[in-house]
Amino acid sequence: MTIKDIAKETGYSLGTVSRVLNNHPNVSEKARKAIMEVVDKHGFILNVSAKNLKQSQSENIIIVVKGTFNELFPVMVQRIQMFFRETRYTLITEYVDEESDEVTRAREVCLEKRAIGLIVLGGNKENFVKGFDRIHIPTVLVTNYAKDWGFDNLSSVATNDLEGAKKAVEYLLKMGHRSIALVGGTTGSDTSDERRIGWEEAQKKYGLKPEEFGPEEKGRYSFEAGYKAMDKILKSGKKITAVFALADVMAIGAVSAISDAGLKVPDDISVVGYDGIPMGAYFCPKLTTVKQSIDKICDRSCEILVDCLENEGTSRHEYIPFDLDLRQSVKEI
Amino acid sequence: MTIKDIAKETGYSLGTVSRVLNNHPNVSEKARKAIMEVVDKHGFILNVSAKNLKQSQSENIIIVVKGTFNELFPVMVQRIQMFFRETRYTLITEYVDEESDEVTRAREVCLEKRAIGLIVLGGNKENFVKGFDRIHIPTVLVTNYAKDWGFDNLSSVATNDLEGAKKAVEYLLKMGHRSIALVGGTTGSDTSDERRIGWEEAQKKYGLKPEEFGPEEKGRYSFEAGYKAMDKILKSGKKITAVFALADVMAIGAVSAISDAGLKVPDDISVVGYDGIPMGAYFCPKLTTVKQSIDKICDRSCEILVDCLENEGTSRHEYIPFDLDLRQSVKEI
DNA sequence: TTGTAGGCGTTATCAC
DNA sequence: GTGATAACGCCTACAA
Repeated sequence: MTIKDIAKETGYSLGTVSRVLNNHPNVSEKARKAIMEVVDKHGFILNVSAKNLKQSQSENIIIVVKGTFNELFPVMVQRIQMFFRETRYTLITEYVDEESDEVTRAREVCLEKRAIGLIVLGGNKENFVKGFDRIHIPTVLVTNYAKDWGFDNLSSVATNDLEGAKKAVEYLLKMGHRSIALVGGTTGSDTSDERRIGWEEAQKKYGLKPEEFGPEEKGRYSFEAGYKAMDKILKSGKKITAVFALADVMAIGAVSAISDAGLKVPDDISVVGYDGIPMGAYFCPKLTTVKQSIDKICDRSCEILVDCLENEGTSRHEYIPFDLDLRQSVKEI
Repeated sequence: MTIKDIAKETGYSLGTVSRVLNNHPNVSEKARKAIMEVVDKHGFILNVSAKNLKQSQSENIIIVVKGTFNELFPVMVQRIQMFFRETRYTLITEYVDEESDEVTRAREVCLEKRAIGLIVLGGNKENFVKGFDRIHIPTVLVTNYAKDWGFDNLSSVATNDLEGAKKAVEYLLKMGHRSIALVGGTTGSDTSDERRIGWEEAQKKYGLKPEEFGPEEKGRYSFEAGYKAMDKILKSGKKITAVFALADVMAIGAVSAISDAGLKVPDDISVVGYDGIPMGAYFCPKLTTVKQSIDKICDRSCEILVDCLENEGTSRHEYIPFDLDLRQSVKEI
């Protein structure tokens, strides 16, 4: 079943059928009705391949997800998919490893799928600076702030990670803590770098000197890494009263390690996380955390992309507000 | 850049270039080399639209996800995407609401995208029986067992939910519990029906009569619903010593409610979950649960689909083994 | 307002 | 082993 068949059946020509199907003007109401009737009757669907071929472009949007360990990403991908559900765009997801160059891969996939838009989850500046000048379609970087990276087809939507972390650590300081361990972060991740700086700045602001900062233990964002990092700190014998974890999943892992060591949260050690995953509110103790508005971040990202695609909107860079969610895992001392 | 350009530049004809690009026989090694060289030099990529148009079929595989509340699904979708990453197939994800007819929607999307394969996460029998006879491409239903549904283009991969639940509840009974509440389940979900039956059968096996079964409280698979359901049971005043939650997220919600009620797990109430989400191992107390092999379920599903697609494999129905993961949330009484 | 025809990039069927 | 050539289904000038 092709538009030719529809044409034959309605008595109209190919051109008219095509115009109707694409909502073009200059079609009589009568023709439109007659044609749509037959289209509906047969459940006819346009052949996208033929259309794309003719127009030499697709309606594909690529989502590149960097790193499969971040537990937030699957939910974000889902949210983005939901956003585009009723649109004419087709979303194609591509996962790249933590260590690979997401920009180079993104370019390949965009070329291959002849994409018209790109969304990147979890990219880092280095790769963008190196290779993004070869990507020319509207792009939104989610979870990073790319204002100063110098690309005018690149937008970004993120939480202000530095401020979020700073606020969290300031809260711990306000509650009397002066030995605040840092758990988490991988080299090459801008996000964790920012959060780490927030941790530093808060301590400085409260008059601590770098040598007085709490111990640090790196790790990727996972329960297991949080557990291990905390375990290491505990076994090091360094005295701490609080922990700032760069992700909720790490915070939960850390609490688990503290608990296994026979200590209690928040009585012996206070813990603050980052992200605001739903689970945190049901954890025991309920996790105090920096809550990112994941849904809003995703929605804004999509809105901006659509605007760039359809209204020739210019690229934008936005911070989405966060909340410090005070719950039960911090004690005043 | 089209194959025409490649032809011109190499001096060979369109046909030869096409043959090289598609690994067809009857091409001299010399021609193959010369052509590939130019292809690589320009980073030429075949126009999939043209190819699909000509062959009047795509290489699209649709994943239909039913219900956006199941926290397992995003991870499963990701796993499936990873499986197909380096293949020629393009995955397209479609989310449908809990209440809608996933089969009808699946059919629409398959038609629209001219898909050659279909994967359904979380469908239920009723809709399949009603509408699946209109879908003719190889399909794999994940998380349900569809052997007796009578479709020969439908495969399925699942955990034996009845047995899993039964084993979990038997364990509670073995530990001395005789009043075991059931938390969770939505009407119309085959999966939760099966798990519920397992709960019943185990109790029967231990000589309990239906009127002696613990209280039940329905709810969808979420932290919040688990919390609310547990809260309701607690407030009902019914005496229970254990809870079987139909999903780990509900179990965690339930523990949270128990904890908020001033009770302790497992000292006052024992809890068993279902699923084996990573989080369970880091929860306090560590959650005893029926661990499904999510990764294996996904991988087998993909393997079966590929086999049906490429080797004309026949449809199959498989149960993937589960494990009862004994941790800390159950006490012997 | 409607019809006609050319071409988008590829594959497949011939003939050579 | 290779080269022409005719589709595949659609869109879009352009003509009527």
